[in-house]
Amino acid sequence: MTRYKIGDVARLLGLTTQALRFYEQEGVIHPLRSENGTRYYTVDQMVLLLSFKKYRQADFSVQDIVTHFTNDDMASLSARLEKRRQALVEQSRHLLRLADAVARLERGVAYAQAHEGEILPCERPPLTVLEPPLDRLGAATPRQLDALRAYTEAMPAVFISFACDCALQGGASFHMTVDAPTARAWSLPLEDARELRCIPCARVIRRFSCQPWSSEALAPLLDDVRAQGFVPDTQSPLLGVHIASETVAGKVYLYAAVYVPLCGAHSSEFRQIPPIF
Amino acid sequence: MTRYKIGDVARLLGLTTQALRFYEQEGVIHPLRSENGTRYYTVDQMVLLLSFKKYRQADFSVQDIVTHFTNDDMASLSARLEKRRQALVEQSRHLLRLADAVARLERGVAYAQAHEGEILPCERPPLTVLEPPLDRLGAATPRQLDALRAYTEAMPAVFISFACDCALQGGASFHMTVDAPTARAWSLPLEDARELRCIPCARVIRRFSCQPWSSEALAPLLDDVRAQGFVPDTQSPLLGVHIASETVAGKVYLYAAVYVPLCGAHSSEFRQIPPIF
DNA sequence: GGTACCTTTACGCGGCGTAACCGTTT
DNA sequence: GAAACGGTTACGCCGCGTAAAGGTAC
Repeated sequence: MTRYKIGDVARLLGLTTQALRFYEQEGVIHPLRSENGTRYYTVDQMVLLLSFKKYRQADFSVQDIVTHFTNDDMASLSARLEKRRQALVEQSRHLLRLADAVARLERGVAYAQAHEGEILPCERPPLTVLEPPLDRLGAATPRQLDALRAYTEAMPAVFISFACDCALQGGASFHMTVDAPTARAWSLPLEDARELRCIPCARVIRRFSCQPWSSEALAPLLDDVRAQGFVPDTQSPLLGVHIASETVAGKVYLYAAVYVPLCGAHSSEFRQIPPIF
Repeated sequence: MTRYKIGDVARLLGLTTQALRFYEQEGVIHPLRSENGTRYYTVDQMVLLLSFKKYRQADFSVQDIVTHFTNDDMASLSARLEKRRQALVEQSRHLLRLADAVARLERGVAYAQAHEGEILPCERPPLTVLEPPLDRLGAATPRQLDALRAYTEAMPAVFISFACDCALQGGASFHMTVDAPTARAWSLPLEDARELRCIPCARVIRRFSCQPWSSEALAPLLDDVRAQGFVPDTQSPLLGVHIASETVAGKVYLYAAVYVPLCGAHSSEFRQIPPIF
């Protein structure tokens, strides 16, 4: 009967000797020992190890496979396999979604960099603002908290918006915001969310080194809007939408689209614009 | 300036307090501390954490993200993003391949169980047998070892075959075998492999409780073949191909297709059969 | 006598979760 | 005074990789 030493088995099956010893410790195999302790594997055990390796490569845990191997319920085998296959497919889909999210981030950064400083008269696109604002979390209902959590789970859809008075008398509030298609795609629970009307605005794309809702950041922005001949409506809240955030040398930079509501002076120029993403 | 305590941040961003403390330890954020040590996070830091979380959800290591964040090379940002996106896509593809492999395993098990005991006259499909047999590994060239390694790496393609004289005078040898389409798909290095001719055979699907190349296992199998009126060709080697191996209650069972070469008595019945997988 | 194996024990990694124990605020 | 927060330190998990230190076979 041909016997194999651990190194031969390792080389042949594409494992390592440490892994093989670990598998023994975990109860996968029990190779015979010679008098001086050397492990000897039979061909049967190599077949078992190959089968084991298949499952391991499919990312089953060692213990799962061991219980699967020692379980004598042959009938449930195909059910377990099918379950595992579906889990793999689901994981794969998840990664693809993440890749999409990164692509979205790329597009956002590229768009923001290409359009930085642009001031564009347009209709503000329909946006959903989640309640409560981030600085009043204590007043949130459980349902609202669920929505916020679901939102932050939905990675590709994370936008942070800030809303404040143009005149800044009321101070800024800090909301999570989502556009309607994204909300549908991720089936967010938005019962308590607030829909914002589409109103004529000047959209300003700008990079902020954080705190874009501070008066220091917004006052020159409003000046720029006025310099283009627009008249900001200081009664309606100003809304900033997070496009992408980047961290460079430890400092966070926000690319944001700031929608400055206008008094309808230039209403002829207002038009719908395609969404940024 | 609104400040958030660690619990608020955790609930809002869908993280845990432990994770946040861990991130601080790893240098992701440095929240301010009150006199008694309580961490206070700013909105800036929450934005940073959201950005961080995006990458983390995309399965980048914490340290990778930290170095990415502290790097001040803004220009290479989109290149890095694109690289990560491609890595995600590649991972996703890998998982899909694994899912395919599991599906293949399922099909193999189902096929073997459905056809167990079947004896079918057919042409043996073209198979490639890797050298050396597993019991003569010591004589392998480095190139042959590479091929064997590559083979065991290619999870969906793992078949183990055994070849022996029908009369069992020469004893069994134990080979790795692969079909041509799989070898091409996985671009296995098969320069030293041996191609087997397609010859008329009786294919027997059977479950073995290991050691299918032993005379105890093969003698009744040959009897069954003879009982069907076929005449085994004891000059050509008998070939068994591993379909699936299952381990039940700690004992390994092999589903194998055994190709018993025949003396061309029933040549009119020989036909090509589709591959099992 | 070198070297190529084999053995054992012990520790490290990453990304937190969990537990224990204590202090502060409401 | 109890509950709900906050803090720290320390250990566990998984699947091995990586020493270190020693024994054995060719």
